[in-house]
Amino acid sequence: MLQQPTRILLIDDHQLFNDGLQSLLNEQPDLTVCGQVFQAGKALTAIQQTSPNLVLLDVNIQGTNGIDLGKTILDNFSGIRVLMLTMYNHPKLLDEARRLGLHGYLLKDASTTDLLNGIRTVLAGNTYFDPNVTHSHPPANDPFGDDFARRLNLTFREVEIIALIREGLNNEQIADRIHLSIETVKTHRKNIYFKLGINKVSDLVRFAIEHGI
Amino acid sequence: MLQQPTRILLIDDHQLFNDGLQSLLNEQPDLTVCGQVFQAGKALTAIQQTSPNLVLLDVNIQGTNGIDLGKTILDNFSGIRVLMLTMYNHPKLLDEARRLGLHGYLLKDASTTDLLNGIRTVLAGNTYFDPNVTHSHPPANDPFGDDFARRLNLTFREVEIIALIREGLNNEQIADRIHLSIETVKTHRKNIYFKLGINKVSDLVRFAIEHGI
DNA sequence: AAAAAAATACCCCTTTCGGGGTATTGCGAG
DNA sequence: CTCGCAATACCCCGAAAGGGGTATTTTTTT
Repeated sequence: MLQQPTRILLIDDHQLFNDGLQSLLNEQPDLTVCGQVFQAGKALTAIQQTSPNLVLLDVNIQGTNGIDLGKTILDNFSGIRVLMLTMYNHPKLLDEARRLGLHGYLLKDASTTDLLNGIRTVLAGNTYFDPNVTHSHPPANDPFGDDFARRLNLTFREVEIIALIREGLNNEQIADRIHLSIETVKTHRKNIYFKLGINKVSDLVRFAIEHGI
Repeated sequence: MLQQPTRILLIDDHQLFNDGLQSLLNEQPDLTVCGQVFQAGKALTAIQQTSPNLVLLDVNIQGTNGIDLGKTILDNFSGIRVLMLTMYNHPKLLDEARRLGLHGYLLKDASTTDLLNGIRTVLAGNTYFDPNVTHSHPPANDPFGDDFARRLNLTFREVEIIALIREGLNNEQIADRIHLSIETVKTHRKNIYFKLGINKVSDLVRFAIEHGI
């Protein structure tokens, strides 16, 4: 009996990258790309219209972040596999993806073999989290216990401060702007760094830009 | 008489982007992709082996910079057209490419029409330098004298260092990476800040991301 | 050959960051 | 009514960054 090819929907605002993926996938007889979406807002309707089996979702799609979108997809469509695809080699994001129940996390610069391997693994009902994502924090050596839970659960204040740091303000300017003590800003900043697993401004600015904060 | 399709070699360390390009080019009956290279070091041998008519070369290939590699190709193989392809919307790089005698400079986010147009123009023996690269030379309204002239005339070393800062390296790591004294890196950084009219890392990271460096 | 620009390197000094703490208040879920 | 968490604020200290110089060597341009 002839099996229908598996339907895959691409969600990514990088046109040419999508095309590359599409041509790769189309070489596979058992896979077919049923659509491409370039804006987060159009993702849900596209899913309704194209009924994909698998959604390939870029973490850093403008508007929302891809992980939240992935979660929304999971919540609203049962049976759909969701695979994050990203340039961002960031363990915290991988963990967050896993925590929210997404089915996998792939790096864009993985080899095509690994890409296909990941996709097929996820389609088979398993999860696939790219082993090349460097886990700088093996979940051992944790003095407290709920470190993990705190990770990436940014509070409103923290997101607000991330945005200001991204704009180039220093601690003092941020303190003035939102009427806080500079010490409080420093505390927030420390917590942010901790949650994101980073340790300097440049990392934060990249993170913020890539996630549209 | 049936013409052989023109042979094109892709040099770019971004696998999937290459694939996207390849699928685009393969739709054209008169063009064929004769190979892909992902490392600068393999470029010359690949050219010998595949005898391309045109080389599409990414500026930002790891190891060397693409422009130097382009020059090397021109010096070693006569008759080959060399077209730079890059995300860097940076007039200085474009100028440098032109100065060294490369045949064109295309932006990766150009439309597919423009891409093909550029490729065909270069193949026809002309040069094609993307008109969308913003050439900002406002030599007017300069209160001082050469302040403005220095602005944004980034040298290669500077662009290189911007990229590393953007990646999150600190002065020491940069110094190690490109074998410089940390003091020299600091000097370059100061010059960069001066030229860009900024004064901190966060500004630089934003600048770099916005300009695709 | 001379001038200009790029790349290299060092000094000094101040400000800001980053990382380690601790502590208080107030609110909302259990 | 507590327990947990968010938000607030402070202390200390070492490491980097930022800003001001000057200077030498190469490379490129004129």
